Amino acid sequence: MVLIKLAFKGSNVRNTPQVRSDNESEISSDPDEKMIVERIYKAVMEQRLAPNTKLSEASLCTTFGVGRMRVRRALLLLSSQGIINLHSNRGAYVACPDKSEAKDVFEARMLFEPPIVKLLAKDPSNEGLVLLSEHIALENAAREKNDRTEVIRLSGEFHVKLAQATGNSFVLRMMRELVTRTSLIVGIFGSSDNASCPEDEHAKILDAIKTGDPESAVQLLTSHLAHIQGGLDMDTRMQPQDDLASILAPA
Amino acid sequence: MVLIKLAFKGSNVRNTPQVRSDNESEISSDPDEKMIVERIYKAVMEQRLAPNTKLSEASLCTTFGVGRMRVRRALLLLSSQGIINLHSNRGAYVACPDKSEAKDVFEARMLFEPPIVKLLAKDPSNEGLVLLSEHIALENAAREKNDRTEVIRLSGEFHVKLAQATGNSFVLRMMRELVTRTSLIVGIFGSSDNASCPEDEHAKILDAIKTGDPESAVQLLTSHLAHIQGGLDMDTRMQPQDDLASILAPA
DNA sequence: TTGACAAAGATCGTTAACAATCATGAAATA
DNA sequence: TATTTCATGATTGTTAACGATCTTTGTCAA
Repeated sequence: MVLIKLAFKGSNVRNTPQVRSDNESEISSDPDEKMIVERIYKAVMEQRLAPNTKLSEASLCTTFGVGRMRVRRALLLLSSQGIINLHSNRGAYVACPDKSEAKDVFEARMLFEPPIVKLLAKDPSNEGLVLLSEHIALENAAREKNDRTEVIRLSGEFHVKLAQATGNSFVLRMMRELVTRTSLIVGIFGSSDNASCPEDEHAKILDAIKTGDPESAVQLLTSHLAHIQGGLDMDTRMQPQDDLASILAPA
Repeated sequence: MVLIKLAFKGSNVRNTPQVRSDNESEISSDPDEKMIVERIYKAVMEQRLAPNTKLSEASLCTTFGVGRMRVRRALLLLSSQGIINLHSNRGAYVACPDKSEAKDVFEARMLFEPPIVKLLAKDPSNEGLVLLSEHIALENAAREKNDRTEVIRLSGEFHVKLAQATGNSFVLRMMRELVTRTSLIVGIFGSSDNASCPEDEHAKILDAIKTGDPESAVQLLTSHLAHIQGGLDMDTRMQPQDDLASILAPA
């Protein structure tokens, strides 16, 4: 499979001439690199990769079937997003936020998310809101199927899509970072699945937005965040799982 | 010079044992890389490096006296922060935000900065506020000396220190990104020095915070941001300067 | 003169080998 | 037996050479 890819890339046909599309405001234009980053990012988001898990270059090379350089660049990108930590001459480890960082993340979300929902509630005709309704349907479906990782992922993604509905790329980018870090923190300090089952809080928030009630929306959001934060057990930390990366198999 | 450095690094004395200090929540633990990123970052912030300026690997290698690998990693980090854009097989260019991005940045700042100053105004005893007073003194000094680049840098850094005063690392990180992008935008669309001379608006904002008047502080801040945005000329763009990088000389 | 085409040069992407560092475990000593 | 020391193996950091792609320049023909 990999060989096919490389053959395509090395062939003389210019099927994908990588035309200079400056609109691509993406981090990396390389599909391989992006894929590696996405896979690890997703595994962290879904709490399948526990904090402090070591990501050795060799294992990543074999699992992804790419050279060391790609893996190295992907790790650097992940570290710049705070998803992993690079230790000199010691390797890459999944980030493990401490209590102080956890406090900062929730404080930042308490500060930044209210303006977002307030803005959305002031324009309930926003077309991005239909995506949120669909999203909540997905959440319910995953919850009924007891698909734990999917519930966790969708639960965080709701807030990302909330930011996405503003149509502002920077708002989206920042909410992504905050949600990712929140996911890590819930993975570390989360007592059982308490924090990952917000019942129908998301639906309530969306309803308040759609009915054009900013105050209620903000109120529901803040209590939702407080609920998540309150569900954390700040004293017992999860162990760093040490298995190899068969976790990163499918898309 | 380079050889001396390498000799130090390769020597057997463990003068800097690079002890695993996990508190270092920094992007890169490598001093060289950090230095390169900082130098380019600063040059962009001070608008000495114009948008669309090409940053070839070779020139950066010679100016910084490091190998190609370090330069490559630094460029990747800068691109992940949106400061430069990497084009496949074509090199690295200083980012050049368009009108749409400019709109998004100011919209995001209008959304996120008010909660910050509101928070600060609710606790005027905050010790971080003394740094802001000192900062305004620096701004005035630089303005009297007609030190253009310094004025630009300090003008942006005021908002960063505003975020820093919250003591929240994520708030700081996000404001850094927004201010950096703002600096780029002002460099592109800024008509003359209109946007970089906020008179004493910063001082007024700080006063409102210190007197514990959140409403006034927010009001002053929003009008300040609107003032900057209004000073932009969205139709005439700066040319990409094409000189080599003697711009990156001193610290 | 202008346009297209081709070759040369420059720049970036990739790979593989080497060097340096860290982790592991055995052996020796107290 | 516990502890230290040292040697071995594994992993990361670095370099240099090679290959691919793009840009530029020069030539030829219309």
